[in-house]
Amino acid sequence: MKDELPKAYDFKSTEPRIYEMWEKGGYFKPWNDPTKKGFDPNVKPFVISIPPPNVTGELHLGHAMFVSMEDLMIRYHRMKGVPTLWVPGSDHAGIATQLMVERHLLKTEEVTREELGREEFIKRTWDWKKKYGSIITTQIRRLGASCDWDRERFTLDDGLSRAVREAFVRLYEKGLIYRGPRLINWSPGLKTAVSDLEVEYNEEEAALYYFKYMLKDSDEFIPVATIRPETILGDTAVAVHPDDERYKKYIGKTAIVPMLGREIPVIADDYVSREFGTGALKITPGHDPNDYAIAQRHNLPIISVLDEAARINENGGPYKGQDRFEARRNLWADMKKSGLVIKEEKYMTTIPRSQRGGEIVEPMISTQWFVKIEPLAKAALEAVKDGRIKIVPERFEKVYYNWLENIKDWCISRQLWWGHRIPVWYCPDGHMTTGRTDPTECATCHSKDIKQDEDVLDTWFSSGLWPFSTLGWPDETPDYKYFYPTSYMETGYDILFFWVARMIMMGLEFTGKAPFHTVYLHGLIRDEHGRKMSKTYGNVIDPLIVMDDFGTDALRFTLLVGSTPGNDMNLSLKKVEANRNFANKLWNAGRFVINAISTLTPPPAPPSLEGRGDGGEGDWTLADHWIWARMESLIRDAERLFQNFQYGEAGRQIYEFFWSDFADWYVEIAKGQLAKDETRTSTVLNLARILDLSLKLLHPFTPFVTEEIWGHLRSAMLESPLSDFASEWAEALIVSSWPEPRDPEGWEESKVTDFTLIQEIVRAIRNTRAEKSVAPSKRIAAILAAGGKANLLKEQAATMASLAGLDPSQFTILPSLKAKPQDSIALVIGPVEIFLPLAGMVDLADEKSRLEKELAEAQSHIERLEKLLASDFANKAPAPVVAKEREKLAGYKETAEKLKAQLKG
RNA sequence: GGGCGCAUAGCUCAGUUGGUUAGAGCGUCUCUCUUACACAGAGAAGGUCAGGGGUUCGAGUCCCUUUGCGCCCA
Repeated sequence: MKDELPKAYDFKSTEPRIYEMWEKGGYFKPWNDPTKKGFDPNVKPFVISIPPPNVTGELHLGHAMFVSMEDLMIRYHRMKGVPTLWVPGSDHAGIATQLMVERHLLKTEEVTREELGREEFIKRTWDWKKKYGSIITTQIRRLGASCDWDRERFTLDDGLSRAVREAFVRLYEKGLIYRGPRLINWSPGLKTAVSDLEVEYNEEEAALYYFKYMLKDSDEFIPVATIRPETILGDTAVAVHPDDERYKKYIGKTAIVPMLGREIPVIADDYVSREFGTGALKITPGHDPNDYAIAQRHNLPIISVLDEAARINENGGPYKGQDRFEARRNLWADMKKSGLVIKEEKYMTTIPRSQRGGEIVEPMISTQWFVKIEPLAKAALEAVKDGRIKIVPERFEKVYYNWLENIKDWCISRQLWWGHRIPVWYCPDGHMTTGRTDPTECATCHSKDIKQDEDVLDTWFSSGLWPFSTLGWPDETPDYKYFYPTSYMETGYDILFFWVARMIMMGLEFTGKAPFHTVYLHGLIRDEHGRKMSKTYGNVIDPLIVMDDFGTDALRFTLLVGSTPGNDMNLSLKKVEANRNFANKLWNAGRFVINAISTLTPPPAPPSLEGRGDGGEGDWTLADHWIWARMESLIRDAERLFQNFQYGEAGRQIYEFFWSDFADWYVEIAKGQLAKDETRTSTVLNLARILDLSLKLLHPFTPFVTEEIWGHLRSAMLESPLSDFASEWAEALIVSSWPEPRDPEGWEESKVTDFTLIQEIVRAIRNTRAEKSVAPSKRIAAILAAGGKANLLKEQAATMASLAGLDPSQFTILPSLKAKPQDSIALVIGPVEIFLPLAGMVDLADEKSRLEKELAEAQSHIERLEKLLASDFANKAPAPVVAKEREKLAGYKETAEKLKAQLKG
């Protein structure tokens, strides 16, 4: 045998070479392309738009997950012959990128963005993007992503910026965008507003401060408790429950704000909980959403006491200029001195923190831009309810409904520089002008003195347009017309609201169509014990290192097979290692088959392709039939599982088939078949065809190793006497055809049953050998009393002998035996009795107790099955199920009979 | 407070129209460098499928409930 391929699969040299071959070959592009000649608009394409990663980010396991999953979906559809497009791109990620560049500038040039000025800063950020923006896409390529890179987009490129402009103007003109002062979440560190979604609430230990709200011209007071004493400075009322006997008498009176002396009313409101704290509530409408709502009901003034850095402003009197926490301490100390403090106690409460950076977010009154979300949300709700969009797994539909039904207007303005600047201009009179092109004068008063709004839009505003803006919208481009709406939206469930819901809302609003028909949500990746990966824990797994150590295929297979839709997965390097071993197994099985092909000399007669289904004629052996029955059944299962998004289960079954059925059994038996002239050619062909189909099924999971082996397989076939069988093969696996499922032809079941008997006999003998410590190299004798299976077993004698280590010259198969062979170990497999004359190793007492144990087990099964078959089961269960149980019973009875006979001696 | 998920072998997890002897990988223990593969092969040990109740001829799987853990929303 010539052996040109290395013994172990070398992913390091293979992966880059294969990726380059794919990309250069143009295989990532849809075969039916509206921008090319011969385009057929009637063929339905399969389209995914990539969840755009942060342009300045670096690859993490979340990326690895979605790339693996989407690449699997894309490769599967491509192989099915569907014109397939995967649109790649990246996101400008306003806050993250701006922070990164600011930090960099401070470190290298010791300048702040304010010192640099807006224009220069944006220029520097573009420089940064140009320099580092390709890191993430390079890393995504390394994962094997088969996206059409010629169609790559960036949320801030000209086309997408125009889409954002168009979307803003349309919403503005429709009255769905408005500007105004509202209570919003303010991030003091970043000095920008953030949306409700960008705030996280954590249960934390805080202090509850109890103090006296003195009543005007009186020694009486209302006790009040608060978490944030500094907000006392902004109080505009004290509220009590209207029915609270303790405080009823104070309603309508005037209270005095501590340290400031401002007079505020005592009001009654049902919202106040009598049980919580002291039962009385201070009302700070400028810094608390609930208080804000109460203030609206009671027409209370709103006082803002914090500036953009969360320092106390001029409304805070003597505390002006102090940081919020400093002011808290100082005010509380002063109140203590004035005898207004009652007590403070530890208290668990939810603290709102910024999703980015983790600082405490302050509710503040601020003038911002909002999208009036209700009409959009309603349409988005409807699209899922009526089935135009399906969410996998289904339970997330409920989550989606719940969120959209309780949605609040979306704050879309951010006080940043990196992003799409809000296309609104103001004249000195405060008139607002917007438009698809930059205006030169105020649309209302025609003043030439106009200034553009300083703010930019939330990054998610542009991401919301992604599925159609990337295809050319608002223009009716050929791509847009053919590829939109897209097919699947695949992403993590953590951005269902942030992104998916917003794409659906905006897609429906701007294109009138659901942007995709299926949403597939994957889970988050945790460490091997289910902990969230974080830098502070030090349990972060870097996918790049994993790929260096074990190869891309191993990582992909682990992510794809270890996860189920919508559920988090725990990733351990042990699993990746095991899957690296699987890639190596593929490689070596492939090597074996390829060698077998290349050693083939021209056959005397052409081999038969269809040696099955015709009553066992033709030149197929039992093993050939069996592996084909298993193969066809696997193809059917894989197809069903792919259709149901059960990719993990599909992968597991293919793995199982390849390793356990093909490599462990068929290849081993094939070695014997290859040694014989009559079966050599057909065996080579079967090996090649099963390998071909296996590689195809595995390609979406482990694209590199399968492509590499398949390439060798293909050339070996084309150079062999079997070249006719490969003449129609595609030029690369990536564009080869997906195995077509077909119905069973009827012969399969009995072949599988027969083969299973052979397996059981082989296992039983191996088992006994191991138990009796027979040296693996020692060929032993065996006598089989085969009953009705004598012909089958005689046919399979050579196979059994080689797999079980039997000496063919001392291997006898008879229908029955007159007497039990002396000094031998007896095994019973249904109708078959196996005698292994292991002279000197047989202990009669041991044998007796072993046989008794087996008999007892068989009898317990008989008892159980007889009881079962005597019950209602026989009448009510489907006939095939009952028949199966009857067969089992017959088998156990036969076994029991044989065992009894053995024991008698 | 509302909703959702998870609980299966020592560890990490599969098990999707309910079919009766519950699987895998890793780990553990034996043996073997058998001409594709020691990143391997052969064999073994290991589970009252969280507890309770119900539906059914039949429940890891469906329903109710309890406990524990986790997540989302308010």
